[in-house]
Amino acid sequence: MVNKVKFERENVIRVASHLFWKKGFHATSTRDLQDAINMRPGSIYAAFGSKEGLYSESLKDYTQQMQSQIEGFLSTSDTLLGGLRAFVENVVINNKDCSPSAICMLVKANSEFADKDSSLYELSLDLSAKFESYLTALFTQAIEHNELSHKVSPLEYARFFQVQFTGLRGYFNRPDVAPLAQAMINQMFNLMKNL
Amino acid sequence: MVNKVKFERENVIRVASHLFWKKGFHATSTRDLQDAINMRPGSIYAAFGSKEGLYSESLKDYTQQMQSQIEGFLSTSDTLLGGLRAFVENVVINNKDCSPSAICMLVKANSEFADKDSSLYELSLDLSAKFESYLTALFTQAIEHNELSHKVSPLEYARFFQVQFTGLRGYFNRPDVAPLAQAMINQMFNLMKNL
DNA sequence: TTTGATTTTGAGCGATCGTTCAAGTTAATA
DNA sequence: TATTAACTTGAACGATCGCTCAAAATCAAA
Repeated sequence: MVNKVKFERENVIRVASHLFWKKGFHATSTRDLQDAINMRPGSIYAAFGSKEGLYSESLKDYTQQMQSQIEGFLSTSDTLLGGLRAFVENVVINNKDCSPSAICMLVKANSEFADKDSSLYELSLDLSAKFESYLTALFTQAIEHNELSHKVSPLEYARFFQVQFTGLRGYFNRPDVAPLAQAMINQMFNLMKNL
Repeated sequence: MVNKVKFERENVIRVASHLFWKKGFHATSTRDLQDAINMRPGSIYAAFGSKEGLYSESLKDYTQQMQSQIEGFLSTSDTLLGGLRAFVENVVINNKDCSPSAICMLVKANSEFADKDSSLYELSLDLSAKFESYLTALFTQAIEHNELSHKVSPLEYARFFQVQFTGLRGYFNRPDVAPLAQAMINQMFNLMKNL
């Protein structure tokens, strides 16, 4: 049963990812991880090599999950912008309970690993760059479909999206401002259409 | 010499603040702090009570410093918006060398303390709210001086500023995109004027 | 110069950290 | 059923953590 092993590995990574996302790398102990994923140290180290190794797999899985989520919203939406908007609304507004943090795990990772030579810092840069490429491809399509102006490049849209999205998620990590979320998402997409 | 004691205390807090800002709370050990501020454990604990106590003082000092910086730019600028812009440019563009991180220490704090009952999490919320009030007061003046439209409330401008500023700082924590900073700051202020 | 209050020192405490590995368990093959 | 290779277990290692406190150093007042 090759698939069964893979499934359980992915499941373990997903649980670890949520814990790392919530608490951060340094505040998550290997004992925390043992309890969360129900594995003993020997098994964890046989499977992932180190705490860093497990975090690395977790961060990769996080970005993949995020892209899968976007794909899901795109497939049930008439327009690319509608799908993107549904994704943003889901992350910022609806996900309060099941999501460990409003803040993107990539942003957390990028801010947590101050040492620029750290391999986890470099991983966070690499995954961020790849996500920007993914967004750029999406906006290329959106422009081709005349959902957005030809006068702004796909990359500029991608950068704008990232800045707005990161800013909003940071702002709505504060619990008290939640009622404002929808209005500010509307503002974000209105601004993007009129860039 | 009452003042001398106070000066050294503030100096110590400033150094600690830079270390905490760079590495985060959990990744900064008390040994790191001892070396950085040149104090032995007994003195540190006599002065600040705990690692949390020193962090708390550091975070308060950080926000105060940020507001002082804004005041400085405002005092050498003809307009409020010009002062704010100079401040943003300084943080995002010029501060690469002397600043421990592009990302705001308040945002880092807010994202690092996942436990909502943590006193440091609550402190980060409290200081963020106070900074928003400070910005709101600034934008109230800017509207009165006809630098911005009366049709948008000062609080809305403050929120917009915070989201943009946080988003930009997160984006420019990546080293490779630095050349784009000025253009994106221009965009931010153009968008704000046309809200 | 002596006194006494205050501050500084750093060895070292118990707890917890990331990690290892010998021993035990499991499951497929012969 | 016996064999064997792969996986799991958890006690325990050395390092480091946040922090304490008795002893030494400091300095203003007497």
